[in-house]
This record gives sequence, C-alpha cells and structure tokens, in this order.
Amino acid sequence: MDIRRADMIAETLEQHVFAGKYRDGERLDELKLADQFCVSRTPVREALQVLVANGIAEQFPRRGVFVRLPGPVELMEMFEMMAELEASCGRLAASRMTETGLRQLAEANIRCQEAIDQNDHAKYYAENEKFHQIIYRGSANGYLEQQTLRLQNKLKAYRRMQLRFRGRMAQSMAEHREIVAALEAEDAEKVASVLRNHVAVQGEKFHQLMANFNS
Amino acid sequence: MDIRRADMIAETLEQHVFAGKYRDGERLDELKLADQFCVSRTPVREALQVLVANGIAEQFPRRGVFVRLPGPVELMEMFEMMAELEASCGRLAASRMTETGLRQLAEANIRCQEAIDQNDHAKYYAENEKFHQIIYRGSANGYLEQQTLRLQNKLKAYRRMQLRFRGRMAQSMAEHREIVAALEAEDAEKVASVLRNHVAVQGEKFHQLMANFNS
DNA sequence: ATAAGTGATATTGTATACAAGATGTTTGAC
DNA sequence: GTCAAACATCTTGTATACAATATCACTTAT
Repeated sequence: MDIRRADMIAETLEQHVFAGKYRDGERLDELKLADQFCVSRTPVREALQVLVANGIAEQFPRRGVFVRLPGPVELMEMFEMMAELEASCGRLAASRMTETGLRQLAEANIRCQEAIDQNDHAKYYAENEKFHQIIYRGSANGYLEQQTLRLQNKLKAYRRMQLRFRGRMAQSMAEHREIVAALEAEDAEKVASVLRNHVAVQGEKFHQLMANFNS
Repeated sequence: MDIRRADMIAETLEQHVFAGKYRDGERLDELKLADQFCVSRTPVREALQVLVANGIAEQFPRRGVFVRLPGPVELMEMFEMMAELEASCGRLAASRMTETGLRQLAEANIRCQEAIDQNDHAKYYAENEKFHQIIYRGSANGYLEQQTLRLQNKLKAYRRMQLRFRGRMAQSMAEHREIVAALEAEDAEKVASVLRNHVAVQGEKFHQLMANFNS
C-alpha cells in the first residue's frame, strides 16, 4: 500500500519510540537514520516532520529533532483524559449500541474470562483491548472513536504494566460485567462512571508502580 | 522564532484551509505552492506532511496531497466530541478550579455581557472563547487542555455561524452564569451536564443551518 | 463511434549538492 | 590555569537533479 518510504520510516520510528528504543531527549540523527534505513536524508526528514506533528518528538530549529517521551505528570494527565474519553464513549454507546455490538461485547468478555482461567496475561491484554474498542465503536461517533483509539495506542506501552498487580485481572473482569449490564440497561450515567473508574484505576496503578520504582 | 520556512508554510496553509480558501478534495500542487511561497518544493513537501499528519489533508501515494474538509456527518461528530471534552474539563475543574480561575471567569462573563449590550458579535465571540479556555485551564490537566484547545480551534470557523441565531447570545450568557454557579458549588456533575448541553446546542444550531441551506 | 493501446507530459518521490548556522576545539592572552 | 576568540567541523535547511509513475492525448483497431 505504502509506496512512500517516508511513511514507512515514520511508522517504524513511531513504533520504536513507543517501544522505548530511545531515551527521552535523544536526538534523532538524520544521517544515522538515513543510513539505517538505507535512504537519503529526504524521506527521513519528512518522517521526522510527522513525528513532530504527532507530538512524539520536538524540533528545535537548526538544532535537530529530539524524542519527547511523556514524563510522569503528563502520563497521569493522559490516563485521566483516557478515562474521560472512555466515559464519553460509554455514555453515548448506552443509547446507541446495537444488538450486534452487545453480542460482540459478550463474546469478548468470554474470551477475557478464558484468558484469566488460563492465566494468560497476553491474551487478556489483547481481548481487553478489543472489549474497549467495541465500546468506542458503539458510540456511533467515528471521530470520537478515532481519537480514543489514538490515545489508547499511545498509552499501550504503559497500560501493560498494571496487569501485573495481583488480582487485577479478576477485578477488571468484574468491572467489565458491570459495564455490559449498564449498557444493556441503557443507563448512560452508570456506564460513564463505571468506565471512568475502570480506566482511571490504570493511571493510579501506574502511579503506584512509579512510586515503588523510585523508592 | 521559526527559522524554518517549512513550519511557516505549514501554519499558513492550515490557516488558509480553515479559512475556506480551498475546496474539499482540491489538490495542493507542490510546484504552485513552491512558487507562491517563493521556495523550492522541499519545504513545501515537509509542510504538506504536517498537514496530512494533522488530518487536514489526505495523501495518495504518487498522486498528491488533497485538502480534506470535514463533511456534515464528521462535523456533527466533532461538535459532539467537543461537548464531551468540555464536559470533562468542567467536571475536573469543579474540584480543582482556583480562586483566581473563578475570578477570571467572572471577569470574562462581564465582558461577554458588555458585548451583548453593545450587540457586538465579534467581541462576544472572542470573550466567549476565553471563558471556555479558562475552564480548560481549570481542569488542571495540561494534556486535556491542549487537546481541547486543538478541537476548539478546528471548530472555530463553524462555531462562528451559530451566534447569528436570534437570542442565542443572551441564552448563551445565561448558561455561562449557570456554569459558574455550579463551579462555585463544586457540583461536578452539574457543571458537566450544563457545559455539555451548552456546547452541544452549537452542533444542533449548525445542523439547522445546514438543513436550511440545503432547502 | 467506442475502446484499448501507445507515447508524451506532468507530477511525485528520492538523491545529491549547496548554504548557513551550531558545536567543539585549539590557540592565545591575561 | 582559566577564559575568550577564531577556526574547523558537523548538522540542519533549502535548492536542484534525477528516477519512476500517473495522467492525458492521440492513434488505431474493432
């Protein structure tokens, strides 16, 4: 699909940054990257512009482009916004979710439960992600869905940690069931509040991890 | 500040698109733009990459970059998301807004009222914008604030129309007072719901305009 | 007359060349 | 020995050159 190498480079770099391959503030050397990707500086520079536009890197004129990883404060803010977006999706989905959507949610939940029974963290993580994405879709607002997916993707790397907490998967599962029940009852405010807390707890768990890490 | 012409070009192009200087689907000719800005294609191309990354234009490999204006459906979706974001800001601001913030809100409202008394639409528009931005700031979440500002800016051109409705300014003003009262009472849910409706009505008014326009 | 094929043209994508400012080092003065 | 200034080097920003593909017009065959 993508003939443009610049696009492929942008995508690859983005993944690398999210995967933690670069330290915060690290300079993205045009020549090195050009060498790495076996291209000239031109497509690399176009890719860097995209990273900067997406807030993944920062540019200082005539100095270069530098990786810009979110600090603890910004991360908490992102988690908080994620909770708000999910709550909004849930609120709208309460009255808009189709039968098909509800069925998909039930199916996703079954697979989540399977993952718990098998103690398969990776599977739970994947199925949990799908569960939430079905709700975004259920908002019947393509723009909101897209923006929410973007932030979900940005937080992916950090969300992964928090499942390690003892009993978190089981609790998360119970919350899923509560969410589905509220959606079936079309109780918009209930859906919103449960979802908000369900997601916000991730931020708090993450905060805990950070605190433990620093002590 | 900006030595990079590519950045200036990107900003200018963005403004031009928002100002309606291009039709939907119009191709952004690299050579013409290079000529217009008196530069080579290189900085123009880097600017176009930024527009594409920001969703203002779409790129088809080996075909070019095309302006991508939101259609009626996407616009309604954007307005709806705006209402949700404002509600979220208000919810958080209810418990976080400082005394200074509340005072600024009161001052902004005074200037809004002045604008109404003078029947000065432009002034009302500007002061109303500031009023809302104070609430974003009041959320004490820099990330959320930034994202909300971005969407507010994107919708600026379309929001302008809806003030033309008879009596809209006065009604909007009354809602502002209700919002401030709820913020002072630290009633998070009340703030959220009033703000949501206050913003959502813009989308509905816009919808009306579109319908009238098409008949 | 229409449709398919072929060639000319135009436009994008990438590489290279050049210009200008930032960085780092050496030299010299105090 | 330290600080500052001049110089060398490196890196970014822009222009130009080249390669490859899409577009369009024209021809030709059915």
